[in-house]
Amino acid sequence: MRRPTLEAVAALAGVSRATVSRVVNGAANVKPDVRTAVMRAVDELGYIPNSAARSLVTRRTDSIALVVSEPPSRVFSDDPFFSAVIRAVSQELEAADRQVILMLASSPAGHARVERYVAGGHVDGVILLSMHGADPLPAALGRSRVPMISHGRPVSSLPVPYCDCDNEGGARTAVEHLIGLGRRRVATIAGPPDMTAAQDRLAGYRAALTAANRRPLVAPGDFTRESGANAMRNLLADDPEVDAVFAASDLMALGALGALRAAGRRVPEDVAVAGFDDIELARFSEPPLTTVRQPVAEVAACIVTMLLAAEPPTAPVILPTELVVRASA
Amino acid sequence: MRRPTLEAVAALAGVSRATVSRVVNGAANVKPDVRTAVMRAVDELGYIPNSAARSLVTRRTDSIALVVSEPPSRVFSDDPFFSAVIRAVSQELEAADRQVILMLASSPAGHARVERYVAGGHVDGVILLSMHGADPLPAALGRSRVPMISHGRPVSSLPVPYCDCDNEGGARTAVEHLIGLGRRRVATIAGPPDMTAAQDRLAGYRAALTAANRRPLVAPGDFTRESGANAMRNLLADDPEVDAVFAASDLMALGALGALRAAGRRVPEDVAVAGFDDIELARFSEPPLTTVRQPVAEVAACIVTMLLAAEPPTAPVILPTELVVRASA
DNA sequence: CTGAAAGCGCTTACAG
DNA sequence: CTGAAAGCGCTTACAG
Repeated sequence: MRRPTLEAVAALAGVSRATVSRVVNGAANVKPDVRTAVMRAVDELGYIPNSAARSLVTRRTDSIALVVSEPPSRVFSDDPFFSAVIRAVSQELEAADRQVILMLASSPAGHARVERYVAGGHVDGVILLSMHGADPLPAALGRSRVPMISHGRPVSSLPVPYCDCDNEGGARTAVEHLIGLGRRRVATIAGPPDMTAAQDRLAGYRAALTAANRRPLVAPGDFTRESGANAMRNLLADDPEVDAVFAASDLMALGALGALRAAGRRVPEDVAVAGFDDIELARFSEPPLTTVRQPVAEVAACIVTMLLAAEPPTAPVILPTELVVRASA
Repeated sequence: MRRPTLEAVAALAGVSRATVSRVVNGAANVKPDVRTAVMRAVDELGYIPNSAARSLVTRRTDSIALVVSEPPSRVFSDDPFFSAVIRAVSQELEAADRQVILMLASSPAGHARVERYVAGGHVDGVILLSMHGADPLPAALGRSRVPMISHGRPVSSLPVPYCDCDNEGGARTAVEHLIGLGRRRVATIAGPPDMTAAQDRLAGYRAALTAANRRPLVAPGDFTRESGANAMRNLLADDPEVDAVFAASDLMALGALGALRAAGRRVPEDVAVAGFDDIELARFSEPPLTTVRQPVAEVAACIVTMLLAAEPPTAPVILPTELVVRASA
């Protein structure tokens, strides 16, 4: 017993396939009684359109790929920021009646899979998330001429439209806050240098320090908690005078908090700590974390709007961040 | 400039569409020089088959839906067990050259989305993960006659084939271990009662206690860390004599560890603790956790094999677990 | 408002 | 080993 087709519905309702198609797709110009008859037939047979057939003619799939350039462990367990972004984007896409296809592409094999999938016409658009360095994905996907928006500024030489939060401005505000607290030696724990979010936040830190005529003190990290703890230990070793730290991600700030506690430094009395992201955990840390809130939902909404727009967007959109002051700084 | 079609490749190579199709699909019987000519044309045009057209005739999509009946927060951040399972299943599916479509279906709206997607013929099969109670999904999906395998024993009245680990046996072994340690008052922190994994582990606990002629002491939990901490506090309040606890998940065991520490009880000296799952964190807790290892990779492989089998499998497959003894018990 | 017909881009018996 | 032709299940101008 095969799934019923349009043909079967048409036969049962006593109309043509074209009419059934119109009713199913909600076209306006169908006589009410005909519509009713068709709907009844649809219900009776449990008819659901075959999506392959539909895609073949409409050239649409109503699916969007959300491509994350990170390994599964990081997406699924480690970083609550990813889950927040994925959740927000999914919600927007679902609201727009699109199916989300989550694809992780951290390995070359993953890249190839994504390329084939997109090139095969499985999706109407691609959202790029968490790209590192000169990710080859935009160029590869560009060939299939599928609309593509990057979540966050891409490094790509290709002009991929994107939406991002104001990483530089947010970082600068946070560092200015630390300086405004009267802190003398303000360090930063930077993110991975191959990611623009990390670059921009570092630039914001430098700008604030330069404006205040201070020497920068930078410890490298990679956005993870462990790297934050390590960096904090190094910072303390390098310069025991450190009395404030801006971590380029909350997870790193949390790591730093742990390292400071282990080193017997009080937060914020001895060392003030600020983060970036405002993940949920930031409210529950000891002490609660002062941080820069990213407008996750707004960025997600913006990206989906850009992606589904009739005209491909040209200018990037930068959304403002907000400093959330809690107990840590 | 549209994507090139079979037609274009055929014209360029000077052969028929049928021949191009054969080459592209790796059919054996094509003359080497013809094959070469076609491949060259494919390369030159950057031809990639249109998947909608292909699906329409083959009635296959080479995609499999992995449906998780949990909210995004739990899948993406909270529970490392999900990420392990998703990762393992994805790996197996990719090895079998299938695309994984991850779908979360914790709300009625999510259910409807999944149903429509599956009924629309988007996938060749469905893997059900983490179903609760009498989940309506199997019945709904059953109507589309898509092959379906459950990861873990379903409650469903429908005979959904499944693969699971030996939850009852694993739990019994763990509890026997606690009793073998000479513990007198062995409690359990149970999982959500609407999940078979929780039911079976509880049954294993009861069986071991009954065999040893002990009274059961059960505190309800829901597999999360917080619920484990709560349950442990209640257990301590209900019966201060408790000197061993079997938690039905590692996350709950970790929560119990925290609660015990807060209550000033030493582990394992005062209270021995065992968990279930063997998530990565289990090795790094203080003290490292004695737990029951689930064969995550093996279950994943089994499920994919069952799903892709020519004949729909009938009997469930139960894989053995293994007690991993560390410092906590 | 409705239907007949063409066509989306493939695969696959069927001949040869 | 290769090609001509039918057909997968839809949508959509085009007539009427």
